[in-house]
Amino acid sequence: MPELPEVETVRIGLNENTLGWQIEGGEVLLPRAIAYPENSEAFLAAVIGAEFTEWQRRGKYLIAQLSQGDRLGVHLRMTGSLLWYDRDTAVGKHTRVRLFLKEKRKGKKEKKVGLKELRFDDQRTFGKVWWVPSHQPTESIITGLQNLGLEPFDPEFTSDHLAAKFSRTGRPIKTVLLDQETVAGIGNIYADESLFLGKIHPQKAANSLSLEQVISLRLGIIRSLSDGIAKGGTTFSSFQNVAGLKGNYINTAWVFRRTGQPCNVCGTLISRIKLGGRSTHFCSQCQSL
DNA sequence: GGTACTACCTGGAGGC
DNA sequence: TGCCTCCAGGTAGTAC
Repeated sequence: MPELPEVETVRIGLNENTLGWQIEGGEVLLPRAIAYPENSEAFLAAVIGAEFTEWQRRGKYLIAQLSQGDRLGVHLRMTGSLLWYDRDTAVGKHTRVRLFLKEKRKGKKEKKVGLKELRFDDQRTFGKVWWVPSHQPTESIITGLQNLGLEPFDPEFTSDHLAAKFSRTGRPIKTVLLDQETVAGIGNIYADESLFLGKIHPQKAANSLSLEQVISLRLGIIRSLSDGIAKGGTTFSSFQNVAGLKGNYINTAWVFRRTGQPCNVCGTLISRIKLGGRSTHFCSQCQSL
């Protein structure tokens, strides 16, 4: 379940590995993984010849800047991975898109010095890949970017900003945190962890939070996401970084998937409820309603 | 406009 | 062992 820390971990790995590599071919094994253009052939025709110059992240979206001014967008959704392989690595059962790369070195003559492959694997096939032509804004193609909220590490992501967002809705705070228009990048794992760190019950109405609670929640969001990044993300079933390594955050999670286990702070058994159709984990003692 | 619900999808777990 | 059902969850679309 890649959320902001997992996507950021992937972004770092992609910037370490793919820059300066040129796409010389590819293969789309699952056409519906390509969100734009509409068919796989057009997608491959568009990206072949391009070179990766930088990978950026916006919320849970990865966006590659390509040498010709185009962009390549990727959303891993639930089970997607971008993996950096040697070209001769056997194709996996869940491989959806392959991009064949050659390394270019600058000099009098560019010469081929390596053959690698950037592979998009996705077990549940919810992930998407976009190609964005240079003359179009990224948001016009990747429409999910249009209404994204602030990044949690943005200087403008203040308690006042959050309080203003929360004041507009009486929905449960957990549901509001999962809404990408509130904060970009939070998913089910870090919503539960942030609420625990902020000592706020997930069912509490967003517009009923005091300013003190908003301040506490903001710090909880930043802390949980920072810890997640520091530990290379969370792994339950499928997340792995570009090198195929799993994250370690779950080993230190406060509440997520710890139903029935004692709270690390007070010893109360961790509870689990359904909220907005999602599993929600919390400590009934530490988190006040 | 705000909110709640559903579909999408696959593999693992559990029950029989 | 094999079959069936349920569950997991990010996002877009739909209904109210």
